[in-house]
Formats: sequence, structure tokens, C-alpha cells
Amino acid sequence: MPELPDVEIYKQYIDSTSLHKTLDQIDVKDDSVMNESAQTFEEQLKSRSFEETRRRGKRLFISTNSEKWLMLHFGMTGSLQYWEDENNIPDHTRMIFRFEKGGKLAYICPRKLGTVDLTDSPDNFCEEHHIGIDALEADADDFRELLNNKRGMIKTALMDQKTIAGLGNVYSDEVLYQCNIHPKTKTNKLDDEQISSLYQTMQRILKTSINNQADPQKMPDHYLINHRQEGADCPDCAGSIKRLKVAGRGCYICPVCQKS
DNA sequence: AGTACCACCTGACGGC
DNA sequence: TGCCGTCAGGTGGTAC
Repeated sequence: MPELPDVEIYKQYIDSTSLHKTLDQIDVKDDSVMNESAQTFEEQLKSRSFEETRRRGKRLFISTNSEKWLMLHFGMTGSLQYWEDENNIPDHTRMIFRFEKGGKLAYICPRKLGTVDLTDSPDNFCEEHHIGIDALEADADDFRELLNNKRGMIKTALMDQKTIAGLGNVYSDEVLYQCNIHPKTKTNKLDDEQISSLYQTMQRILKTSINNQADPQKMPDHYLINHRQEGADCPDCAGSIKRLKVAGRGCYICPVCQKS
């Protein structure tokens, strides 16, 4: 699930539930998503508190009142849940942060494709992991520059976290659909107007999604997002939605709207 | 540099 | 009901 807007909502969720509370216990349920041992998490986080959150692309960083930051990545199915009732641990919880005064934050990851890590610095972490500029932080010039000279398909470029961090399969499809650009178009065949349109559309879509709690059901009906099904009606013309495979991913387009 | 595959994992869904 | 293939909003590695 989680692309940039989802992770931004998780950030807001932590900000509103879990900051400035002393951590009492770090409960690792499944260490296969952890890049550090349960003991290390315990040593680094116990008696500390979460103080500040930052997001870059799909990565979420949480500072503690020590030199360490917690890094959360959600893979395809990760999420968070804060709750108070002791006997109500969500399914697929891989880690629980228990606060001294009773609240608990669960890191949930059914498919175990996410990662939890510790780092000294979000910036260094992003550099080491080749995570590019955040899609919402990039300005129009950055965007044009980053796509300049790319010879691959535009969908691949938009999903490449080294280039621009934050867009995944669904939102890259959405941006291309709203710009009437075919996902297999070679990036270097796009003209200035199309690049500019991609940038503006990406900004608008990401902000709209965040303003709607990243909930697809709350998104405008003329968006592709609720019509991602072979044969569905195109929200914008008489065409019907077609499923392709692009860069190994299921990709949805309107073949009438997206000619080039 | 780009692409095509495989791998990591589990759950849901449709066909038989 | 059960089995099986396929697919799923992510990422990293490898081989061409």
C-alpha cells in the first residue's frame, strides 16, 4: 500500500499519538523485518522518547532523545496502529513500542517486505541507500534536471526512488493518466511542456491524496485510482481501462487518453 | 544505462 | 471444500 501520501499520513499519525512519551519496552515479535537485533532496539530505545518525525519518499524517520533515529519502511503492506487496550494486538504485528503510561504503537507488516532500522542521521541513511530527493521537495527545475537524458520508459523513471523518491506503482499510473502520457514513452522523447505537466500534476495529486488521508475512496472520481481494473470505464472518455505490464508491474492506462 | 528476471513473504481471489 | 495459479500500492540483486 504505502506510497508517499500513505507514509505522510503515518507520519501525522505518529505526531498525533506517539511523541514525547517515555518508551518502556520494545517488543520485537518477528525479527525478520529488523536490521538490528531485538537487544539493540531495546538498548537504544528503552527509556527514550520519540521527539520528531521526518519523511523522505516512502521512508519515515523518528528521532529519539538520543543520537539514534528509528527508520520505518513499510514495503507493500506495512502500517501502524496506536492503541490503549492491552489485549488487542493487531494481526501481523512485528514490533510494539510500549509507552510507560500505557499507550502502544504497533508496526504491522503482513508480507514482511518492510524494514525497521536505526540510523545516526536520516540524510546519511538516504545517501547510503541511494534515496533521491522527495517528490514534494523537488522543484520544477530539479524535476526537469533529474529526468533529463534518461532513455528508459517514463514510468520506470517516475518509480525509480534514486531519481525521485515517493511515487510507486499506483501514483505513477495516476500521474501519467492525468497527463495523457503513455507509460512506455521514452523519457527523453517528452517535450518541455509534458515534463512541466508531469511535475505540476504530480504535486497536485500527491497533495490531494494527503488532504484526503491517502484514502482512495475519498479521491475525486475522475482520478484513475478507483478504476484500476481491466475493462473499467475511463472516467474521462468513452474508452475502457487496459492492464499492461510495464517494468514488471501491473500498470493501468486508458489507451484512448494515453497515446504517447 | 536500461531491462528482464528472480527473490523476499503472505493473503486474497477466481477457476476447477 | 480444497487445491492451484495469479496477483498484490516495494526493493535489491544479477545477468544480459
